[in-house]
Amino acid sequence: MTRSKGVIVQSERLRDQIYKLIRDDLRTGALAPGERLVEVSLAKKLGVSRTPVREALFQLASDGLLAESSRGYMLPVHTTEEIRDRLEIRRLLEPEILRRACEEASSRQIKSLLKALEEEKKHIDAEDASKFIGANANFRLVLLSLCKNPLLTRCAELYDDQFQCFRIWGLNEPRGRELAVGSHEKICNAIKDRKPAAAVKALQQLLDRVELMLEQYRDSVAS
Amino acid sequence: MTRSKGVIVQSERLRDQIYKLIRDDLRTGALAPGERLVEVSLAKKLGVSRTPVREALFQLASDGLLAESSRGYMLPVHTTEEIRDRLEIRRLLEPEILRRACEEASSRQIKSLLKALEEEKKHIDAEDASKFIGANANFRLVLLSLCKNPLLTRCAELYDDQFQCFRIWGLNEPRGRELAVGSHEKICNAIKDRKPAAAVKALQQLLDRVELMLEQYRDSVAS
DNA sequence: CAGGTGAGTATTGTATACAATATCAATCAA
DNA sequence: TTGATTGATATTGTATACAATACTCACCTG
Repeated sequence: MTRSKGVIVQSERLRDQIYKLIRDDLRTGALAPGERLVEVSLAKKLGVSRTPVREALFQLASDGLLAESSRGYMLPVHTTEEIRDRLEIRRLLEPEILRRACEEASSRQIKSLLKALEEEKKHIDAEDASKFIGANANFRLVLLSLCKNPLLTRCAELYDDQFQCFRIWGLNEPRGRELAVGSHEKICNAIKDRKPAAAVKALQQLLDRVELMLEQYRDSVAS
Repeated sequence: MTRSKGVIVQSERLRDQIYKLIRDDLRTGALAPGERLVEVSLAKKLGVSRTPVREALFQLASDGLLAESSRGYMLPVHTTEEIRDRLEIRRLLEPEILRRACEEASSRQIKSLLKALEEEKKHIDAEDASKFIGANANFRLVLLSLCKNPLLTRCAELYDDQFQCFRIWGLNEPRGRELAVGSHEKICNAIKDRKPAAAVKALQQLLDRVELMLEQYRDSVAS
């Protein structure tokens, strides 16, 4: 049992490591929408057997992060309707997280949120889009973890990640990045000042703008 | 490959069938909180190999419906805090489903909702608690499916089912059943009359009452 | 040239074998 | 009697083998 890289160790269950690995790749845009994920290829690349790979893929699919094709899994390419459904769930969950964040976030957590925002700003003009996308993913991760209901955090992360195929499309354009960073800035400030109403308002404006972009997305996918 | 009963067929993927089978058992209370689920035993009982059983259990666990112990899976026995977390998520999702149900539900769907309610009423005094619990599970399933966002339905079902260990405790007492049926009746009527505000109010009252019962639950678990 | 047909191939679904490890019980010493 | 130690056992984690199936593409026929 030879392992190619140091990424895979034996101490943790292989399937969990592989799950995290792939999910991270999804978040940072290392995998492109529409791409196929094949058990054997992945197993070979990671130097493990099919079994743990299979289980990791299976979990990702049941999390809604991979689409099941007639033959294996692929990165989903959602329709506008599917994205709208996800957006609706985000509208239910994320405002509550922000409200609670304003109450519950420690100053240490807020500091790391601001740091994540800075990191995002730093890469806003990077010619390598994946840099920004990675920083953006990290910011959202920190943001959603600010409430003390771990279940709510996990749930919101899920639907946030299910957004990825649309997000990658949106963040490729400078306009999309500016929208993201601008909104994140407002949200950060509101949380820093412990102003739940302001935070929620900024979030809702962001989601409204995102929803408007769906029309353009529809056209671009149709082509 | 001999199969014991006619429950398992070959046309559908075994793991999916097993998943549904166990999830149904969870919903109807056929499995008791704290009970262990062992791969080999299940596999033997169903007449299949460990692999599909394993994958089904794995998915149930990642859905939060089974707890992972140091050695396999078991039915979760949640603490009051964990239940409160789940309740909070239900408070975010389910009101929206009811609102949308008032707009979107077809008269056919409403009819089947009323039928599910009647079924629940019928078993309210059954000495066999599982009859009522089954009818109750069915009612909730129908109710949550009344909105046209399938993702939202699925998500709500999940957190609703994660409630099971507390629900079974609550529905054993006549008081709990009366609360459930009474609330369901109000909700049904509101939906029938297309009155979203009334439906949401009835639901919130139910959830408030449930939250109050948590204290008693804590004591009963502690003993 | 269009369209169907079939063999070959790629890929998943299930079964089983083997390895690793946590749990349990019995034994022994203090 | 109690606590630690250790061996047996139960159970999962991973690897691999085999079966089933859907896809590809070349070939043949009209």
